[in-house]
Amino acid sequence: MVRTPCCDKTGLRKGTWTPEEDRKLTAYVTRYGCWNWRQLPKFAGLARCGKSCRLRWLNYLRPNIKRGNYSKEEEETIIRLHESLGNRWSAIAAELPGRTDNEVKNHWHTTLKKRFKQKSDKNGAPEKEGTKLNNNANRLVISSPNPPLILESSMSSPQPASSDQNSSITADNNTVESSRLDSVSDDNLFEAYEADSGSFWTEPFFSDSSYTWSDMWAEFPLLDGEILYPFGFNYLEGFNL
DNA sequence: AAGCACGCCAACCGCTTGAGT
DNA sequence: TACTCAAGCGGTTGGCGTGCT
Repeated sequence: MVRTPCCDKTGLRKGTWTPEEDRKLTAYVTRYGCWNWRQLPKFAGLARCGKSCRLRWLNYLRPNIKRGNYSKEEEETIIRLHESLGNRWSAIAAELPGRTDNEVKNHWHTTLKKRFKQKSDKNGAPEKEGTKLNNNANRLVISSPNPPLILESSMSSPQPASSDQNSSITADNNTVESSRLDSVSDDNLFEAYEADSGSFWTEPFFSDSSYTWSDMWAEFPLLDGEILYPFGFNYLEGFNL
């Protein structure tokens, strides 16, 4: 929606995403993960900045995104967590499977805030507004009966439930740490992946084992001229491919 | 039917954080 | 230690949809 669809000075598109752009991004991220958001649009054939791609994926295209009306339980959870955490929307969203921080934030500002304010006014309690009152909440560790569906952590080893623990190759629940990518030289890149990541090449991004490579390729057929090499041509040239 | 006002929410912007060098 | 860069996060913007007059 929103921003006027235009190009900025560098020729990158801004504003509303087209279905074609969505399709390209979904196809690329589903196949290769978000190994580097800055570089990703180049290889996915998108005239967007990485930041825009990331946002679009996380807030809209990602699998398991729950859209539509909020249940009473969800709203109560948001209100309760907002009281304790303040405006830490990502932390709040982590408690609501399928909901994004952006969506939770929007819902708060458009609906719940007013409702909460009315309630507070009735009770004579002042409204608590956000981070200023809850800066120390940054240190809180949330234990959740409903861990977030999207954890950007290693697929093999549990990580703290923080979305910014590392920059990672991400596709839904399964990720490969970019630190691992970085530590691997060109020479042994592929062996390293086969050895270290186990099933990376054969079942890289599927949290649901019933969803296979062939399912995905059927769903996202390769486009004419679409570039989908996750490590770019330099890597491939290095291998004399 | 037309114009207006307002709410919703996708997307942008800028700041912060953390990792690497 | 200082610097750079990528990614994450929260605040804000503004077009679209809808209800009201």
